[in-house]
Amino acid sequence: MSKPSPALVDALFRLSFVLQGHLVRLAAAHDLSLVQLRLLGILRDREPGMLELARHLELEKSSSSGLIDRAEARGLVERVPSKEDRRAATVRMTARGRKLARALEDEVSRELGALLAVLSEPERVKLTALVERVVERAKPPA
Amino acid sequence: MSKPSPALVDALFRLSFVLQGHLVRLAAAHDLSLVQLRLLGILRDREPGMLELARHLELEKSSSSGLIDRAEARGLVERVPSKEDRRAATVRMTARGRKLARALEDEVSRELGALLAVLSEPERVKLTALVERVVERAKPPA
DNA sequence: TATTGTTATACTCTATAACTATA
DNA sequence: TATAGTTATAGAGTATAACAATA
Repeated sequence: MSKPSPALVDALFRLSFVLQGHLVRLAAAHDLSLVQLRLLGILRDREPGMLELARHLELEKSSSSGLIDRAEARGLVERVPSKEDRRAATVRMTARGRKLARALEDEVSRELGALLAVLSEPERVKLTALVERVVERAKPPA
Repeated sequence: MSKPSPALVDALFRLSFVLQGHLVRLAAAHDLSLVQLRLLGILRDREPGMLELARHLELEKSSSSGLIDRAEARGLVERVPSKEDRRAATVRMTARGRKLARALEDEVSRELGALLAVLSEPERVKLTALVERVVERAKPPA
C-alpha cells in the first residue's frame, strides 16, 4: 500500500490533461464536444441501445437521449427501431459519422505521433507495456 | 515522422480516460466539477488575476468570471481587489478551499496508488521518466 | 409490475458581444 | 484608445422526476 511518488502522480495527470486537451481541441475543430467524440468512438464497433450507450458514457439515459437528438440532427448517427422490442431502438453511425470518425482518428494519431517522437522505438514498446498493465488493472467496473 | 503503434495510442488514451474519470468522480463526490477541481489545483500556488486564470484554464474571461462567482458563493475562493489597479482583482483560495484541495489531493493519490500497485518500484521509476519526457515535449504553448 | 425510452425542468458551463470602470 | 472585469444572452450538456408505450 505504498503511495506512488508525487512525481509519478504528477506526470500521469499532466499527461492525461495533455491528451484530453488534444482531443478537446481536435473535436472542437470539427464542432464536436468531447462526449460526442467518445460517442463516435463507441459506435465504431457497436450499435447499442440507449441504456447500453448511457452505461458506456456514464450518463443518465435522459442525457444520452438529448446527446443522440443533437448528433442525429447533425446527421452523424441514426436511431434504428428494434424489431423484437417495440419500445427499444439502437443507435448506429451514419456514413457521414463514420467518415468524420475516421478523419478524427487520423488527426489524433498524427498529433500523438509528434508528441511520442521524443521516445525511441524500444522506449515506446516499454511504455506501451507499462501503461497497458496499469489500464488493465483499471478495467471496467462492469 | 513514423506514426506510433495503435497499441500505444490506444493505451495512452485509455489511461487518460481512466485518470480523468477518477478525477471527475472524486470531484463529484465533493460536488465539484472537473474545472472547479482544476481551479483549486491552480490556486494552490498562485493568486492570479481573472485574465491569467482564464488563460490557465483555457477559458474566456467571461467564463472564469462565472466560475469564480460560483466558487466564491461556496466559500472556496475570494476576489481580492488590487491596490495598484482599481480595475483589477486577483483570485485567492480561502482556508476552506485549501482544506478541500488538500483532501482531494490525498484521495487522488490514494486511488492512483491502488492502480499503480501493479508495477514494481523500478518499473514506476521507468514509467515516471518516460512520461515526464513526453509531457515535457507538450509544454505550454505559451 | 417492470423496462425502454422521451419529455419537462433546472442548473452548470461555455462562448460572443456589449458594457462599465479605470488606465 | 486600450485593458480588466462583469453582464446579457444563448446553447450544450447534465441530472431528477414524471411520463408514455410496450413487455
